[in-house]
Amino acid sequence: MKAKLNFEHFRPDLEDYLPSLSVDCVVFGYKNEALYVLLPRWTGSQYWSLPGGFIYKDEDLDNAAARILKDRTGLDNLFLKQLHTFGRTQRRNVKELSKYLDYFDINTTTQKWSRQRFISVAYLAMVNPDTFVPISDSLSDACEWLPLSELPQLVFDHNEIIAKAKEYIKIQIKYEPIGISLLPDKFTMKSLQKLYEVVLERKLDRGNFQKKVLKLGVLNKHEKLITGGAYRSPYLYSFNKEKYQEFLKSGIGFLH
Amino acid sequence: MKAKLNFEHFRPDLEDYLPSLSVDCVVFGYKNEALYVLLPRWTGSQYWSLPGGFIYKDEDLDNAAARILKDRTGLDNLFLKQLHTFGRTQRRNVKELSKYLDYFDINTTTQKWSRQRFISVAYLAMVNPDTFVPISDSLSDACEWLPLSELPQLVFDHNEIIAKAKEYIKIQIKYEPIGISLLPDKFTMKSLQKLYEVVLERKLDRGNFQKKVLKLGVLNKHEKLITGGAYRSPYLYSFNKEKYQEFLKSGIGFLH
DNA sequence: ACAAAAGTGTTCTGACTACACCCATGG
DNA sequence: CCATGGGTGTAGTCAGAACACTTTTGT
Repeated sequence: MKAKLNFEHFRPDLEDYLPSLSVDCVVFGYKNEALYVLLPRWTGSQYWSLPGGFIYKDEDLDNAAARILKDRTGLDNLFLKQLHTFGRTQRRNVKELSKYLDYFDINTTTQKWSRQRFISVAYLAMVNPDTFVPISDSLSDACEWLPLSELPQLVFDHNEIIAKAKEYIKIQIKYEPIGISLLPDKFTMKSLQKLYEVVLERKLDRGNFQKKVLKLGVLNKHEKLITGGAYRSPYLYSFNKEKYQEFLKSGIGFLH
Repeated sequence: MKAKLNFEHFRPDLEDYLPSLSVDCVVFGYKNEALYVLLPRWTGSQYWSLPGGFIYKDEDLDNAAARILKDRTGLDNLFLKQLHTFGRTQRRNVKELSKYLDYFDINTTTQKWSRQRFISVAYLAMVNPDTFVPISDSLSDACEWLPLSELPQLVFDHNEIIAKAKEYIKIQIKYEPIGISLLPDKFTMKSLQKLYEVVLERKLDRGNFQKKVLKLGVLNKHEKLITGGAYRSPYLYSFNKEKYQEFLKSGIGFLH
């Protein structure tokens, strides 16, 4: 007797979905001075994948991405940015898919659906991992933050998708203080700098970074943090949402 | 008796295509000191649209874009860049589509196919309009360069797609001398500057522009152009492909 | 000679870099 | 009072902006 996998739990009817089309979400988190990616693991396997899903026939693409992310990880209300659409014919490795599907008691309709060729629209989101607990759905028996720098081999072309996302934020961080989503509400200047160093993959000058960021005028200064360390305690900062929006609209970059 | 429209000419069998998915191409051209967009007009109508088409089930997405562009406009060997995927449920105006389809003698299969909801992957290309003659296919009775600044209302969300493309090159031109595809092989510094002014929608200082571009070291200097004008004749320049590639790889921008 | 446009030079400003210096805190 | 790290100042450098000056060429 094969294992049971409840494909239908979040798929009331495969007929309700657009065929050949899927959505995959890259969610970056920042903790322990490193970037992490939120990844579900296929139930009963060692296959990690991006949280993905399908688009309802009467559903806007952007909404589908938000719904899928919520269904599969519990994450809600994130700012999702469309990244790229991946459409190589061979982007899905059918062998590993077969190996996986054969392991379960899945009806032929679902089998056929799963073996389709899919073109996948990738979305990107960023979140502070401390603000929520990842929830795995019926398709995954785990949903975890894996470190970007030492990812395992993921299914299909998902490593490629993540590489694209990494490249994207490396450029984007120069135009918007990405920390607004990745860091806690209040943070020290050092932690913001460290985030930039991790994303840009290079060291930044401490003094210059501080001055440059403060001159943008998008930060609020708060009380000092008591660290208990044998040194001057740092101030805490938070993003001023209004000023931040103005800055974004201006289109001016920083850190060229 | 309804008019005949040969939908099947470039669609050997609708079954060979992925359903619900389409590709639309934005092709920019530069002439008369302005940007133009290459647009076919639906046969027997006043509906202008982007050159678009469908994806074969066994065809890579990027290849589909290139094939579609060639089939529909005759343009070949262009560098196509994926831009964005448009997926609003209401992005296609069904009313105008019906009005159009009813005009022709189209079988019900094709009718049904055409009325599907489509998610469209948009691609972008740039070309010098003097280097080729647009060819209209069986679906269009014209294929013309229309000026970007005074486009008519196009079908579906095609104006929106073009707006996105315009925005994209406005940013991109700061990182790569886009002129390499839009201008003739040999061009004057003034014409290159004009191109930049048109794309960026602002005036640039003549002296500074010249110095900055030359300092990049991606141009070859040629003989002088004899204009017959009552003034000093300008030099002609061309892009040095090798140096240009190096510059692109460096990731350094210019004109911030 | 003059007009028009190409080509080049000069100055000023402002941003970024590198590094130094002082301040606060706890051991 | 010293080690540690936060916060700020300063000098040098470089790139861009504004604009002036010179050169070429046909009328």
